[in-house]
Amino acid sequence: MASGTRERIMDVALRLFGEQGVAATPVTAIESAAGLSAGSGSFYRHFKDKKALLAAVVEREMERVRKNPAAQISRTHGTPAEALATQLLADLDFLRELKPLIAILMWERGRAPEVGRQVREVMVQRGVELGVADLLLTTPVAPAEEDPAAAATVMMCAMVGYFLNTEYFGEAPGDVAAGRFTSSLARLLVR
Amino acid sequence: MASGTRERIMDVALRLFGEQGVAATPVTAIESAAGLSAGSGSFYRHFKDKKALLAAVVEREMERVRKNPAAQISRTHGTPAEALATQLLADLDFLRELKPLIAILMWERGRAPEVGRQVREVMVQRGVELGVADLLLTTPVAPAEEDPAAAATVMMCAMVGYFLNTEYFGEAPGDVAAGRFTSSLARLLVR
DNA sequence: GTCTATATCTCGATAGAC
DNA sequence: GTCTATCGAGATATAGAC
Repeated sequence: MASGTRERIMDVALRLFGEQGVAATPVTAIESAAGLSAGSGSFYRHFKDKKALLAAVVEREMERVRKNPAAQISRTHGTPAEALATQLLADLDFLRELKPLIAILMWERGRAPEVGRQVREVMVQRGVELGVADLLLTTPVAPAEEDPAAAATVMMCAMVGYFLNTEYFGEAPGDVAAGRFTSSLARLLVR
Repeated sequence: MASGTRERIMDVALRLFGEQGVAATPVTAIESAAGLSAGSGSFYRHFKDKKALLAAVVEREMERVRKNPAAQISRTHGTPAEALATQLLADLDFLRELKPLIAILMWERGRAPEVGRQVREVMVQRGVELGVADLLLTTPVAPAEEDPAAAATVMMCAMVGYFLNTEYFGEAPGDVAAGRFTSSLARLLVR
């Protein structure tokens, strides 16, 4: 159990940073939540300071997401619209995996620009940014849209907008569930 | 010039709160930016405390947006898709007007729930949330989409996603400009 | 590795002179 | 209305015993 403490600190820090931001999370609260005595400097036996903890947490989370095997391009069943809808649903799950990182990014935007860069990096790696756009652009059914690149942007923005709305600003707009949302979006895009 | 100071304080507070958040903006920084001596309590001759300043800033901004005459439903020129695109472009401008408020909302989400309520209130008043959805649902051209409510959600999410991407997370995804974005979105929706 | 204790700093807020 | 000066709370980080 010796250095399981370091992992526990990172676990609670990820949660607290995402919930209330780095600046608003005192080291004492992290110690407390990790089962250490609040106010004891025990935290500092594991991390140089709070900045180092943030960097370690972001790095560990990026690594976890990178290695996660899910979200390969799914076998396309049914109509092209259905296949795209399935893929989009999987991408929403991927965004949910990124939620703690994205939350930290939203808090630290401006104060820690490198966090933003890292989040973009992992998103690109996992293909949400361009892979899905490619899927749309190379789908067997011609989109019948005169500006496919703009349509791809619409798709990405709709996905990000839906994700942020549901995860950060309360319920889904119009109470539209995820499956219904992705189906509708897919139909609009490939028809 | 006597109490122009109060206005100057609110001006700089709106900017600083939006840029770095309320908690991360010391009263001393506000005093400094407002031309007062940092560390002097001069701020407190104008506001009871920082919380009162936040409330006053949000209230003044809401009032300003409410009274702004723009963004009436525009006369519909051209095809229904073009009319909708025009309306969406105007709505993007409206979101830009709200930018400082939305920035504060993103920072204070969780710590100041009433800010979220107020932002939603002014958005509903100005019809972005439901008015535009109505525009879509009642547009002369039947959307040919089997689930119009879901399509309206897609529209709203795409708008919010585009706005947040461009204003908060750097450049527009795919370098698609606003007019091109709203045109593509409108074509997808009403065709 | 964790604890108690503490030095140091920053920030919010007040007192009182001008 | 603005200033200098300061108090007190809460946070970062360190020292040293166990």
